[in-house]
Amino acid sequence: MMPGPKLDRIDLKILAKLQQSGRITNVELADAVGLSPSPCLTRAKRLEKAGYITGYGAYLNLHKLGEFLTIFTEVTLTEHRIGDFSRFESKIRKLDEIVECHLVSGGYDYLLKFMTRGVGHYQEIIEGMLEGDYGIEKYFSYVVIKSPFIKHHYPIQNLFSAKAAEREASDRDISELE
Amino acid sequence: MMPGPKLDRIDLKILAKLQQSGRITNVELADAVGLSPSPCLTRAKRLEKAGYITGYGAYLNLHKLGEFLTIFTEVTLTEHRIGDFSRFESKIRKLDEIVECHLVSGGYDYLLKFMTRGVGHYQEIIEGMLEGDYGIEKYFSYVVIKSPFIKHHYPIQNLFSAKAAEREASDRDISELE
DNA sequence: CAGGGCGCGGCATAAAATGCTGTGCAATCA
DNA sequence: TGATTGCACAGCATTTTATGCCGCGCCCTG
Repeated sequence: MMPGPKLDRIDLKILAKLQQSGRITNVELADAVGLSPSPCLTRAKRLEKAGYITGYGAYLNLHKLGEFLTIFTEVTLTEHRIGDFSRFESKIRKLDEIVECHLVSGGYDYLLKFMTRGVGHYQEIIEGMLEGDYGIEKYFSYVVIKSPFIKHHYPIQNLFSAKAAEREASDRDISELE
Repeated sequence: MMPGPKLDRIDLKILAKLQQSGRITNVELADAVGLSPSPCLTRAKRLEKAGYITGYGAYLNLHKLGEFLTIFTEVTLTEHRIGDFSRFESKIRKLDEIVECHLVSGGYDYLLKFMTRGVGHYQEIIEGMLEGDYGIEKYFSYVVIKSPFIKHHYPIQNLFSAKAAEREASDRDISELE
């Protein structure tokens, strides 16, 4: 999980490209980053093995599959001992409808993201959680009316510029990056 | 955006498989869903064209690329006329570091997800937003300490069972689904 | 029961993935 | 400063995959 220092500019371009075009052909990827297919594939495989790429996926338009309701839920635990957090986490991990779990600092403990078929479905899950031994003191739900955008591409180009600023002197052809 | 009624069980299996293995080979995909490669590819292409699949991407381990700080921000607008929402949305859409935007019902208006290099970086962006004409009355930030899990696979298998319940009578070989 | 349409599997061709080899550049050391 | 070593690249050959075409069987309809 250490920040790996072994990535050069080409590696970052590969990651950025794959992030937004996961099913791109290696030939096209090689062309996009300015390499021939062979070393490009070698690098991509190395990035996968080294854990920089954790997987690939298709983005689905869930609303075409049926009614979907996204809900964010703030959760406060009753107790805050070491085991209380891990117990809560391992329990909710098993619930398919909870697709994100974040431990936050602030007015509550966890922020959860639910993907459900509707409020009834959500209510069923919540009731199961309250009856189960999750250690929940209270919760608050925010129903998503609409999601104007969800970007699947994280801004790693901002890492470029950050790193670039650090080693500005030794590296002068930044401009080709983007 | 209408829920499309033209999907059979095989289509759903293709979607589910691609969702969790976006770079799978068509040959493997065909084998996984029980088709030969030709019709499998035809279906996959059709699902893409019909908009059920909106894209493909690689999932990156951002923490190996450098320090990243995720922050959820609750935003309340000063005014709530029709144009105020769209103006806010179009402005924040241009900020790379805001990767999700949700309009919610409840105590505030928007829930935003930031991916930043740190609190300083976040503060810069927030200050830019407050100085710009975004129409923000107030905001509250929740710094993510850790994210125990983020699932990239949405529970479309729950759609299976939902749909299955609806048309239980006319469709008896549900068991092969999973 | 006959006709028509749709979707399947199989086959052939084009494209891509993948492994191997030789070469050039750069850093290292004498 | 010049020789050596190592690394990463491009090019090529082979295997695998993608993709379009064709004929067959099933189901729906008349």
